[in-house]
Amino acid sequence: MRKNSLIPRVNANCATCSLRELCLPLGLNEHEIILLDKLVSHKCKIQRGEFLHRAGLRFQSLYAIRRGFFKTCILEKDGRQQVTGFYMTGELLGLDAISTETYNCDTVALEDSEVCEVPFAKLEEMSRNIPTLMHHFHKIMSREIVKDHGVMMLLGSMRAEERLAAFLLNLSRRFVKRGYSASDFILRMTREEIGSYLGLKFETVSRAFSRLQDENIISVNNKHVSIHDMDRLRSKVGNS
Amino acid sequence: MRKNSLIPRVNANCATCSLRELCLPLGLNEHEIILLDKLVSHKCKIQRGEFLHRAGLRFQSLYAIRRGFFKTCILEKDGRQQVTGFYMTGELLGLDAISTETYNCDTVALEDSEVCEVPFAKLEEMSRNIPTLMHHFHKIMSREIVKDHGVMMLLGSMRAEERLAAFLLNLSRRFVKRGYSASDFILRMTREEIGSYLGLKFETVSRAFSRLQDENIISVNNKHVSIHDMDRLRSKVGNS
DNA sequence: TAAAAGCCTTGATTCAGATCAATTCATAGG
DNA sequence: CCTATGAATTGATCTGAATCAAGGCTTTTA
Repeated sequence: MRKNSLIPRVNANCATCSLRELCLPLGLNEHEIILLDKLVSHKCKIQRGEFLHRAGLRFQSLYAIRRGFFKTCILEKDGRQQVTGFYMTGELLGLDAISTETYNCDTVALEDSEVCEVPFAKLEEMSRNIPTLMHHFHKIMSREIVKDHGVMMLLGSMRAEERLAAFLLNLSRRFVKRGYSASDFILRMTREEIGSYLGLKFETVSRAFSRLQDENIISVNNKHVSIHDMDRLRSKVGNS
Repeated sequence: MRKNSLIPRVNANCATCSLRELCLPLGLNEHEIILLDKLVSHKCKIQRGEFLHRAGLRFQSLYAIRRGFFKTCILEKDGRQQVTGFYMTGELLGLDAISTETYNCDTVALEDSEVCEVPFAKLEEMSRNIPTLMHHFHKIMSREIVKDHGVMMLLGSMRAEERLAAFLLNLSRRFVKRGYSASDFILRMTREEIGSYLGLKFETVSRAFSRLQDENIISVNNKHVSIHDMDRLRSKVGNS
């Protein structure tokens, strides 16, 4: 977290958090959750457009998203920017920073958000005594790797429309897990950010949206997306 | 590891292994290394072209590469294949399998190789008592994530020649770490496998090689690559 | 040692997506 | 509330990489 302590903090509380089955505490018993609660002592609010942290800052903590939506991106020296991920509630930010002890990417809130700070050294210390916690943490890291391999597949071998279809299906699945509609949601990111993530220019993203709409598979109204035909959307992926 | 036990096994020995500073034991003291040795009790040889494991097999162990070279790839249902990584000595295979408890990718030896089996449950157990080991393992996983983000950047925003240049520089760096020449090496993979990894067709890879050669930056003779002008090769990356 | 199979290179052509450009639409700020 | 700024759409054109095709080289194996 930035030194700038204008960012408000309040107590976190895993035991009563509705996200606990999506988040770090998965599988812990009552007693263990109380221990974890001591570790995750601070929540902090990040306004839309603000940085949780910038690349280069020294790594201390992971952040679990309690509310809101983030993007992470890396910046090449020549100015090119690549969005490396979009993160929603219950997901962990900062896993890439463990290796270098420095955050490797800029992390920006795409809507008003709130994160729980997880001091990493303490997490490691605690996980020595809570094998379930350790194991689940390993699964979370491994899942990140699997996710990235999926994106590599997408970037390496899919065409524009396929990429967008895969992207929408991925968002949909994650919304469902959180109790939201599978077929009706608001995009938090711009066409340009989607394009960066999918390896496309924003005009191409826009055209791909329009084409899916013309085929009556989805409808798009600016940031509002409705999926009308989930099966045909699915068949767009991996059929080319 | 496959049940098929024709694959020969011999005792491993981290304490005397020349790769130990690249591999899992990094930072451990003499006593701790001896403990780790008990855990990593089996080595096993894999001939060129053979699978270490296939996607779908139940996950039990990570594998540290003692000798040789591997590729990992995932297969889409429509038959498309994507190479997700190339791995050399001292690197860990199987990190992606922790999340699903099933190997997610096919892992194939690209030359005669030897791996050390690391039973994962035992590694977790042991790392409870050896904080250095736990921390280093976390760094290794995190490094994998950072590496994947780099590949996403490459796939998302670089052009063919840039991608190949970045790829060669990456190989070069890894060879140096292992005591080999930075500028002179043998590729273990085909043009098609390079292409799959870089999101290009093999003809494009071949042309990119030829162009770098025409510019006297490298010379290529089939699988043998010599880098003549490291600076110009570097300037190919991130200058477009 | 020859034949076969796979791998690599290079040329010609095509095409998906990038780029350039013009408008419209939405949101934020004065 | 209106204006300004950024976001999105859509069209026209261009281009880098894919595709199609042919031939040479290497490695394997019979």
